[in-house]
Amino acid sequence: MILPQKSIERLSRYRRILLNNLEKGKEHIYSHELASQLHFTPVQVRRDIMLIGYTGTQRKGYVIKELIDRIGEILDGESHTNAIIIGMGNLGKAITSYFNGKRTNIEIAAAFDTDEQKINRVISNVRCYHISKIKEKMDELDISVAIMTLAPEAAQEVADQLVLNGIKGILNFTSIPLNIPEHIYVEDYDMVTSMEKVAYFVNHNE
Amino acid sequence: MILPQKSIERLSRYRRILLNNLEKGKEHIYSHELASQLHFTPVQVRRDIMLIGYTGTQRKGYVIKELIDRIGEILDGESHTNAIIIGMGNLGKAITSYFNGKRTNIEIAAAFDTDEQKINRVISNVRCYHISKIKEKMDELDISVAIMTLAPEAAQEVADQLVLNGIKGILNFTSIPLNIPEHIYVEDYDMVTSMEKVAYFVNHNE
DNA sequence: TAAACATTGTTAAAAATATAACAGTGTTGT
DNA sequence: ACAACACTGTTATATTTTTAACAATGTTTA
Repeated sequence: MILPQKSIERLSRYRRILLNNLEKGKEHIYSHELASQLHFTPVQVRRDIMLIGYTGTQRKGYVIKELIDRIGEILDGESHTNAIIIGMGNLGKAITSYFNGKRTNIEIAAAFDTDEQKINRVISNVRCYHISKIKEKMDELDISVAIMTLAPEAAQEVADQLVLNGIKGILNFTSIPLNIPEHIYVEDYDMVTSMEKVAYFVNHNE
Repeated sequence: MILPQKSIERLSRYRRILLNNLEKGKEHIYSHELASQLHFTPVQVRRDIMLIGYTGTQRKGYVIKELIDRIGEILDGESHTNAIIIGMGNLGKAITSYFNGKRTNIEIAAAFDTDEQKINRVISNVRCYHISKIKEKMDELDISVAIMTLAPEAAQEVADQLVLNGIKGILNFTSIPLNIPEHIYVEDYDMVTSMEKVAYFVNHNE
């Protein structure tokens, strides 16, 4: 099934909200409830849910439990994804601890750094190795995704290694864009850009 | 001037790359160079630059210095934006240190936390106050944007306070969506969603 | 100097995404 | 039982965003 990128993103958001509501003991949810909690529109919600072939019950909305499962089938598929995080500074730590406890089928299986202080320590439940161990660990742990949270100076060099060892996807928090072959999926996130965007729209609305 | 949201984001990225190239002593840059460094297309670059009314020199590309200035006029306008960061955990620290040294017209002017250990300390060049001081500091420092990097449990409560004190924009890294009046610009970023997206496309391409 | 070239700038077309409109349908209330 | 209702599901339309096509033009080269 081919789903729009944007729908994929929203599905992930839906799931989080749904889990949240489930915890609170809620069993059903209307499209407009989901929408308002996420600042989407109800139509958009219904459309996305249509696209994944789930159908709710009339007048009662969607069965939260079922919808979570259906989203899981789409987003997670069969596969459990093993990731590594490269650079265990503040951002690296933030992300790993962020993932702990979140019920996803993605696991951060190892971390890498160059700081001797961190090597072989377990930080946020993830063991940290020296960056020279990347190849070894990637093979051992069947890693497909890397999260780059290291200093920009070293980023390209590490990226090259990852590519060499068969990485399939990269989530890049480094401020510089990486030079990576086409067939590898790269998602860049740049905090400064987010910030500048907020500032722009704040200063341009009246 | 009304610019597409997407163009705004890209302009921010261009500027970063341009600064980068300027540092290296480069004076001119072609649309295709900019594009390849960012994984955009040359046409897109040219179109964005057209939209902001800058025009390059034929056969030599764009004058980096001039283009940076023009982007600055668009993105920054007159205004210097003062921001606060709420929650000085790993993510809060990562973001503040990320901003230091980046030449933007956005300044993180204060941080807030509840941890007594952090109160009144200067972390990444930003002084940290107890969260009860928000109102006081917002007035004093003329704050328009808040970055939320605190635990989700407390997020809504703090958000309400920010709204009450006239915040204009929020960059929300909390995993829960905030209930905020329409007229305030909110940008949500969710790391788990980014991660799930990468995993999805990694597991679905062949 | 003139032809070939490489690049920008711009308009037009295509693709992706979001919104609207409304039909279908179980549920509730009378 | 039947009418009014409040939802979902889906098709159609509109908007936004990207991509393509190509005209315009200064630069280089022969």
